[in-house]
Amino acid sequence: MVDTQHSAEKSEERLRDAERTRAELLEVATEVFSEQGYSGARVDEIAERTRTTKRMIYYYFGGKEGLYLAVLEAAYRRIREAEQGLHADHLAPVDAVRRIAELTFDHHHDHPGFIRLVSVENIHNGQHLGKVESLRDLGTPAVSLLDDVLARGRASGELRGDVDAVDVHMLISSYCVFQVANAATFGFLFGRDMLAPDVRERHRRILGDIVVGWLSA
Amino acid sequence: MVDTQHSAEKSEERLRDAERTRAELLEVATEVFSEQGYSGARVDEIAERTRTTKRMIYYYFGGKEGLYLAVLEAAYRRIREAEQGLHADHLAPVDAVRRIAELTFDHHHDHPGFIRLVSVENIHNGQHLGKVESLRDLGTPAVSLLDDVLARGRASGELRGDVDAVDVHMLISSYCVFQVANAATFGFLFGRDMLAPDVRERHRRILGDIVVGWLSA
Amino acid sequence: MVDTQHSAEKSEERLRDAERTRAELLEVATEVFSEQGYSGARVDEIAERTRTTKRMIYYYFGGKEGLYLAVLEAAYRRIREAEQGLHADHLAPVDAVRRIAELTFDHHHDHPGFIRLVSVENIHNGQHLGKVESLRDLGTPAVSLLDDVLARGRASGELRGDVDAVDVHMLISSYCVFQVANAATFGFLFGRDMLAPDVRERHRRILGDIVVGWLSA
Amino acid sequence: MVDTQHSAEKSEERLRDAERTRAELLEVATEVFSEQGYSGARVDEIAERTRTTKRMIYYYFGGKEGLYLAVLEAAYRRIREAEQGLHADHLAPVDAVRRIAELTFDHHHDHPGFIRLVSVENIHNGQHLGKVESLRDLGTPAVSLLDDVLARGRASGELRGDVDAVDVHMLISSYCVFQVANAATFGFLFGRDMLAPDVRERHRRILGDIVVGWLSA
DNA sequence: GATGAATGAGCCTTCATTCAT
DNA sequence: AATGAATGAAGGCTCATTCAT
Repeated sequence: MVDTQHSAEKSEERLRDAERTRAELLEVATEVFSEQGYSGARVDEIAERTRTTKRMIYYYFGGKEGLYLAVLEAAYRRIREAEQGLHADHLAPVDAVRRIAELTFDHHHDHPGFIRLVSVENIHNGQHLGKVESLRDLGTPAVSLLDDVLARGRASGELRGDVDAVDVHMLISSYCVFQVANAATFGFLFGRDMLAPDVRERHRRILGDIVVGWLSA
Repeated sequence: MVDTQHSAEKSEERLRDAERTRAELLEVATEVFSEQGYSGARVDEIAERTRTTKRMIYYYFGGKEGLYLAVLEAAYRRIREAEQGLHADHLAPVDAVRRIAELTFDHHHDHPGFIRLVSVENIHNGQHLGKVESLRDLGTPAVSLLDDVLARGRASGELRGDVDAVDVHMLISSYCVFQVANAATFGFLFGRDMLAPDVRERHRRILGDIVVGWLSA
Repeated sequence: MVDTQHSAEKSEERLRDAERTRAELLEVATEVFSEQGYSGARVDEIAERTRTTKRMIYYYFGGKEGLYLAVLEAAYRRIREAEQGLHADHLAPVDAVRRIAELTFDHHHDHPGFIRLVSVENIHNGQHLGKVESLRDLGTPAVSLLDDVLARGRASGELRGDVDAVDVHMLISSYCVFQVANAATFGFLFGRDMLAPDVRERHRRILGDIVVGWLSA
Repeated sequence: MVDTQHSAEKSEERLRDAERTRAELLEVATEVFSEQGYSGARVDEIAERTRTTKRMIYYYFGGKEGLYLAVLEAAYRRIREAEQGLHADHLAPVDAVRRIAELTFDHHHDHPGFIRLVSVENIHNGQHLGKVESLRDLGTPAVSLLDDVLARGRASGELRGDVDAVDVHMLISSYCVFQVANAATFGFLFGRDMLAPDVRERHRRILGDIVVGWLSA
């Protein structure tokens, strides 16, 4: 009896270890892939930054591509969860729009690894993304939130009614992604440190101004 | 005398050949680097798509990195030349602003290879860009053009006076770069073909609206 | 009592399951080893073609080599049993000799897997065969049958008396093994399909002719 | 002038080195493949037994399979050359037939590596052999020699006229290949050392007897 | 008796680069 | 100026096997 309980515990413990190993691998891989790109990333390096061995990458993910796919999926999933945490129904339409823009802005700044990963994936023409079934219509949450706000604004007459939510989302995304994804080259060419707190703060406000300016009736 | 002339001709011919070889390598390398990224690009593949051999890459550019640097420099130089061709002083400030936005938009759409190259460079934190002396303050032309227009607009009262030209440039760049650089992932997630002519046309108009909306007094 | 009976039944059932599992592994392994050779055979593949797991190979046979040894032993044992089924004492010596040759011929054609296995073992210099105690003087049955016929023939004056039974067996074996073991290369080089029914039939008759021709007084 | 000559010499020297390296690789690979089979052979081991490095295998042969193909081709080519050295037109048909059998016998005994290679290739169903264009109708020489002798014998009435040369070749090949290819297992099962000089001598004579016995009118 | 999880060692291959005229 | 031959170092992956119940 004691033994049974004991092995049950041990078994659970191992499962937890397995899960932890998988998670660690995923975390490190996210870093490495976003730092070096897909081809630049080295399976050896990923393993070395971990407590496990390279062998486990093949055991858990089947190979380098499988690991990359898993990284991609996990990253997008995290984003979706964050987006689902957004709420703006308690705010007036104009404020809500600014709020969404600003929170999206912050979210991008706070997750540069994800943004870089998206860049990497785009370099490869999104060929991997298409393979991950679970990522089909992942875009919906963010857009439907905007959709609601735009509808409220149109009803109240505070926001113009001829703008598509996806277009608004694209404007916000463009601006936010650029901050992070092109920080290096834009910063170099125009001598502007995109990540400096005061710069970030100004850019954040500007984005709000632009979006509100565009959508206000 | 005849001989001298003869060898002078031969020498010139050779130089022209050399120049052609260099140019061909550069052209092919631009393609390959922008398609596969820095690490993903294969020196062998670049050479194979050329009439020369791999050895010439080392002869002319010193190595893979040297070739990439040369590609980067040539690409940025071409962009600058294009920007210097922009003229808007014959237009009213509001029209000029829209014009600049739209031409920038077209320019990005028409040079996806360059945009991808910039993405690649950002993946590597712009570490190569910084090495190319000749690219210091390459940003100036585009911004000074905007600066002029903003000044004219402020003077005439048609444009607001509290906006920085670099911020305007960043807004335009963000939007335009996103169109090309993130076409794959955004297209996948929102089922929108960013390169389709009608979509492109709508996005182009929207950008103009946003910029004009933001800057109008 | 009921319980004891119950567990006895269960135990038997389990043994039967165990035997079935062992047998299945052996059967599949015979196929795989004869198709791919010793090194070419994959423990994973053998297990996958089975209802059990790879782990069982280690449980029942100790490892890849143990499994191979078991395959070898089982294969040779089956052959011996087949040879013991041969009877020729009711035939006249000359007919008996032809009969043995033809039956051996058929047996080889009908068990290509075994012949291939022998090839595999020879590639490895018979190093495994020597380890299987139970296979010592496995050759006896076939040869002693020939011995009897040769003795009868010598006595009756129908067969020459200066030929060793092992030499006869070797001639027959050579010819029969070659049909199967070298079908691919010989067939390729001479454009002859060794396994086609009519070719097989002719070869069979030729073998009989050769053996009878050699041994006839 | 001196320099030119000097570099011409050096260049030739290098080519000779290259040729030697290639040849050495081929020789060692022939050994290793025939000893361990295709899958069992290790690229590392082949390289280690050489003065060059593993890298050269890829440089010269493209990979493991390319090396194996080259080994196969070279081996068969050598055999063909040996067969073309056979001459029997100065002997009476019966003697010629025995001569061919005996020389073939010796040739097999003296080139066990080749025989083993053929076994290896048959384990893989001759799938590589078929890829080597240059080995199409390689069988011809040996058979046409036999064809001539058989024709002479038929004309003189010394040999029977109803036997196909390929069938004769197959008989001889079967017997000779078996000596070498199955030496291990046959030797083990019947306690006979196939490679012992006296055994070899007896087998040689027996083959001659069998062939002559079969073909004599 | 039976098993899922984990793994060390080694495999084949490819990369960017240099040698030697 | 131009080049064919050669190569060291590392890369991704797969093998048979053992651990720990």
